[in-house]
Amino acid sequence: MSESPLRAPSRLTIADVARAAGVSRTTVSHALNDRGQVDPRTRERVKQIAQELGYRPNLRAQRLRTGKANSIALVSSMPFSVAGGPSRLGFMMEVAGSAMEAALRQGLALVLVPPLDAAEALLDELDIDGAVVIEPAAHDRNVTQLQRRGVKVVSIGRQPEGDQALPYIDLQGYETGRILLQHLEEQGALRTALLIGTQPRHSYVDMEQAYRDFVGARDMPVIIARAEEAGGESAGREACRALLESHPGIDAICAPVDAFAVGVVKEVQARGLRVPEDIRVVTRYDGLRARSCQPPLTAVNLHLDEISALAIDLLFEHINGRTQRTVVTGPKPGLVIRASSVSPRGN
Amino acid sequence: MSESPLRAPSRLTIADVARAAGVSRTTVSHALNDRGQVDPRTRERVKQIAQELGYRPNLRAQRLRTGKANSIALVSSMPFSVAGGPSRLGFMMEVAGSAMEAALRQGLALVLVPPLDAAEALLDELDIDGAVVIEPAAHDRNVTQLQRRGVKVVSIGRQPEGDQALPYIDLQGYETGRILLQHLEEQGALRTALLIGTQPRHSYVDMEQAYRDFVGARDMPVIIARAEEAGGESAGREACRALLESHPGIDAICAPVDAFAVGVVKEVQARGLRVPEDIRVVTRYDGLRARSCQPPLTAVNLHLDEISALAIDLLFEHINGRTQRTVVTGPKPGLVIRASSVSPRGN
DNA sequence: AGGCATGCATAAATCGATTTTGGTTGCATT
DNA sequence: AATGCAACCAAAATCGATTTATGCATGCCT
Repeated sequence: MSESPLRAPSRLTIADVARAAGVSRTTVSHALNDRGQVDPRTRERVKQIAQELGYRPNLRAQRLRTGKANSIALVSSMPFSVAGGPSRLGFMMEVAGSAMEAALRQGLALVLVPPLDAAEALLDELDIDGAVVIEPAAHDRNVTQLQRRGVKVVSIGRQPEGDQALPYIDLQGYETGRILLQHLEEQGALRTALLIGTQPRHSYVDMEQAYRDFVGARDMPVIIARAEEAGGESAGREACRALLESHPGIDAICAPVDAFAVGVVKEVQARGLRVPEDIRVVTRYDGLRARSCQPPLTAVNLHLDEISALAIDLLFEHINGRTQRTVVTGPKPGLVIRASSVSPRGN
Repeated sequence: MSESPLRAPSRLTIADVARAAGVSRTTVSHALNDRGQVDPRTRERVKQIAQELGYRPNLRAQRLRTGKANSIALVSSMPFSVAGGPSRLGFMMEVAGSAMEAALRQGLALVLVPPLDAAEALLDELDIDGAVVIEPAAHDRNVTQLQRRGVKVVSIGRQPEGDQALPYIDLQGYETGRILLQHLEEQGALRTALLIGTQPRHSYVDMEQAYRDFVGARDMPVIIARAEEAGGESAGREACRALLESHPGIDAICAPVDAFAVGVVKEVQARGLRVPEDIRVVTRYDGLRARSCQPPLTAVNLHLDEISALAIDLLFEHINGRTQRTVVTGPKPGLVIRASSVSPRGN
């Protein structure tokens, strides 16, 4: 209840406390930070007085001296057209939602960096001592730029061919693929096609591997298409058109990029075919896009809340230089079954 | 393409540039910031050299000296149970998505502040010079705390009974209410109930006013219930139960809090009634919750992307002290019709 | 008594910029 | 030639903390 008597915005400096306590600035600093040699009684008295005065250290001064920013950034590397649209950076925002909590628990502020192209210049205007990058492509510009500045970086999802291996949280892309493909098989799919992005992301590599292993073990045909992430829904749609024309027998499409998957559904329906009766469709990220698609898309629960917290913790350890951990594996992905892959009655 | 030759993490100081250019630190500072009296040729040469060396000013030093943080916070005041759950802070995150872009355009970093109760202590560990608060309740702790620190604050949605009026972006709560109620009427509703939260938020005030005006003009009964935001879905459900029991004739419920609306739908269905045939349900925020409800909820497009950008701009003006603008009105809300209020065939 | 730790507190240096103040120079005016 | 006035540049103060180096008692030991 002690009504703080200060009106001026945090005008108090360490000198004021020192004067009030009748000691030097040094002693105040030592007392408050539990450092140096200070008589326990003096220490307590100083703390008391600082408390009463409502003293708060000036963060900017502290940072200049200590060289720490106490803040980290969350960076998306997806092109805007995929990230934007109806879900407006859904993936990143879902991560941000739990990451900000985890960050604040560590005493770190979380700053958001949108996937602007122009962001490059602004990226090193940021006073941060670490960054979490979401699914970086190989040789991601943001990543190298940050690392050159000496900012610690960890990624959610492994970076392919990283110049120097980035510590990362494993998203278990192979397992994710396996789960989706197996589900499609259980729903009766005999010819499943894979539609992935052109950029060198690790989740595609994993997905492709899972796909090849899967169809290889079953003597199914290998049908893989690629589309530009930047093309968003329409790129997915276009790729779907090409797929259906060149491989009429397709009865399922696995499109890990949600924007592509929505495009696929639209194209299928536009051709007078039905989802899921004629073509089953599944995607990876279970976000707004997947859920508000008609029919809603079967997807995977990646447990992004836990993943984000793990990422923050890992980054924190690396910033404080007290870890060699370079891979952290999160919870197993779980299937979220929706109407896009399951026929209304029976299977 | 000029490959930056520096490897050490931004070790260069203004002194290095000064030495290289053969001038004083002062002149370098003046030259780079287009300040003071410097020979245009010197100025250009200094800039050139700084560029070549890859000099970047130390942000912490700059901030200590200038007293500006160049960052702002986005603060949610909703209790976690409403904000969390399946949509995981949907409203806040949607705002964050566009706000971060707008912020970076102004050269501001956007930091996220989760609705932790414990956040109070951490809130003034943040080095920010402004904050956007989302729909603050009257006498919101965060708001007063920030203002006392001298941090500029603007809100998205007006703060009720603000001690000193907060500049805000008008969410047009009255208009939102009118749109929803009119839609329900058009769908044949004769007895619409209103379910709002107990906390003193302006959107409730507006909504209630719109409701009273609406039913008053039509000789419909006034049926208003309130539930604790902190109770989330189950509170909404409980309130719905009470409503249906005390007013059996209800044929529509307007529940602006999406968590409440979902609770309402569940309760209605649990009682063997149908949505929308027996009870029409509408909500305000068109987020994940509204869309993944079964049936999906009719809601309102608040144009949060534009709203957020307006908020950032307004805050920016206030930080730079060059505005008296205290209210900014965004785009008109628009109805998003979904199955929760429209019967499958005919109306 | 001389010598040596030891405990406590302070003065001064430091972080890297910006801003204030002051001092040269060159040129025009009387 | 003396004065004034810009224009240009630099030294030093400043921002508010942390860290280092130093000083001064006091107590203990031989």
